Amino acid sequence: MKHELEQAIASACRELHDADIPVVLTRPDEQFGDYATNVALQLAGRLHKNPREVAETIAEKLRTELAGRVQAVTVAGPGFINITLTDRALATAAGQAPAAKSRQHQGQTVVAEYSDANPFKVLHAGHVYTTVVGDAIAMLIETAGAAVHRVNFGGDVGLHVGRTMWAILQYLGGEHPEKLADIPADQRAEWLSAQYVTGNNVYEEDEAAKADIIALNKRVYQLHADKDHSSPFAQIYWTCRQWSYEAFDAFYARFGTKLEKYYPESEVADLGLKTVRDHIGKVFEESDGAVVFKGEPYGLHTRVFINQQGLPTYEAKDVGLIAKKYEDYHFDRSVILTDYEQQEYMAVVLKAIEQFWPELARATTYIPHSKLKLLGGIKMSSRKGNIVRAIEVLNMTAEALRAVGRTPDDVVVLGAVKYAFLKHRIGGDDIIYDPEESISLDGNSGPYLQYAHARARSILKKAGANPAEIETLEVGERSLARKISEYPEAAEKAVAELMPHHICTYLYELAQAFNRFYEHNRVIGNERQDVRVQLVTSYADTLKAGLKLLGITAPDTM
RNA sequence: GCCCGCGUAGCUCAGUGGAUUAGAGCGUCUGGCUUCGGACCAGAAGGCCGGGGGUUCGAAUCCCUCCGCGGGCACCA
Repeated sequence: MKHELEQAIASACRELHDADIPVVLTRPDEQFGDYATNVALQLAGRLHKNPREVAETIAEKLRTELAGRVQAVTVAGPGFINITLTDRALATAAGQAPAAKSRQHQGQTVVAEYSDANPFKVLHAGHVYTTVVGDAIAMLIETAGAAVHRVNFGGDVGLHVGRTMWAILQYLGGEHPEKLADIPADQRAEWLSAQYVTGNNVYEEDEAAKADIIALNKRVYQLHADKDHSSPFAQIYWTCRQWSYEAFDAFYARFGTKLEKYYPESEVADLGLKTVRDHIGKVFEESDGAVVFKGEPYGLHTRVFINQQGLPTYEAKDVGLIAKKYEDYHFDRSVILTDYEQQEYMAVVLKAIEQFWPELARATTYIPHSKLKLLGGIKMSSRKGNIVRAIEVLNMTAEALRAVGRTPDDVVVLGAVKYAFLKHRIGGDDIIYDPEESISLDGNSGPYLQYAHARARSILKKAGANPAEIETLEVGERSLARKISEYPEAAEKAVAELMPHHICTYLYELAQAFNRFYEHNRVIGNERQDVRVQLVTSYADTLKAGLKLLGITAPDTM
């Protein structure tokens, strides 16, 4: 319906005023109508005419063109054109709303990289945030018609591995892979995290250990170069790397998502190294024994791609990664999500890549996101021991539910966590997560929407279905139908901007609209039961579809 | 120092060029209803949209400038 209106307005502008202008339809205050446009204000400036007069000519034309579908076309304020649909047209739009799908990515292949957990490191609260947001973005693109491949990039080589390996060797009392068998399967993730923290602290405090760690780091690179899977050192390394990936799989599964591929640094390092070397002199240059890209001409800064020891830094690995992703998927678009600390790092890497692979740089969308802070402003860093682990975020939320006398289950816990993260605009100020607020049963929360859905389903279950053709709507019914009909627009906007929070804002408004309706309009037993059941069905379906886009389950009972 | 991001109600956040009155939630206060699952509804108080200047018929939104907070600025990611 929206599209149809836009076309009618555009052609009216063309025929009456010989002007081609982009038509933007907005949703005005309900008192003004269902749709509004400011084309007359734009045209008036260009034609040096009175905006209200211009608006009146367009409105008159729309009244005849759209007869039967619009109830009123009026001119208001400085020259807005307000359009009110007929009840039947509005009811139809509401009925179609839940099934609406964007086509913005129709037929595309998209690679979405997010979460980026590192093997030999611990999953912290920040990973929960990037996983939830990344998955929501992946789903937005997926529902808009793309084949989405979710991938992860993590460091299985590099200093942090040296640190963890150092602690592992200490624990095992040397290179004794057989002793790994003593660690129970269900404690592996835990144990690995502890080794990471130990190695990390030692690196900061003990010079001798620091030297050992640097040597171990080189050994790990060598082990990849030699494709060594059999030496005792190699056995320990590969086993522990595998344990890390298993831990990630379990974690993502709990969130209802699956990362299709873990790109380890070791698989992209060589390609990155080679690519950077191939462009020395043209794109990169040598400086102090390292290979760098000078960003200053582009308003950026200089970064090292190959260090003095000849090893690739993350910069070079990101170069290899983009090539590998393209080789694997031939993507139309590559979306990369990281926190904003890496924003300028990414800008430099993408600028360097643009110099030799312009089409890959252009096909890349980088999204910097905010960082997560728990209430109280604890800063999370896995470098130190004082991290908040990923699992703790879920435990805290479950605890908050218990505190209000509810038995925590993952549907509600994850609904609460996901919604609390997703309702904020991506990339704004840091996200403050308050577990108590997230499970709050009233207010703008995941569980509130889940409950709203369950309640509507309960009504429908009692009423039974009896499809009706809706001809007219009473005032309360009309408000609800109007809100339901806005869903496709909210989803479209979320897809266009890759901003899931638009869905949250909309769904909450929708639930409020329903509660207002529900307060004064009985469904079961009312003479308009059939019409109202129809509306409640559309409402519940829309709520469910919207929550699904966010990765949140909408249970029928709770 | 240079570059980037952010600054909206006591708190947590939407709104990023349009409509007399800048919106929600939480918290505070007042009233209603006890249901079709009240995890509700109606209302009040609370904002010079960080300060100042400019562009525009119109600015929380765009531009300039200052202040505050956060981040980045070569071999960590």
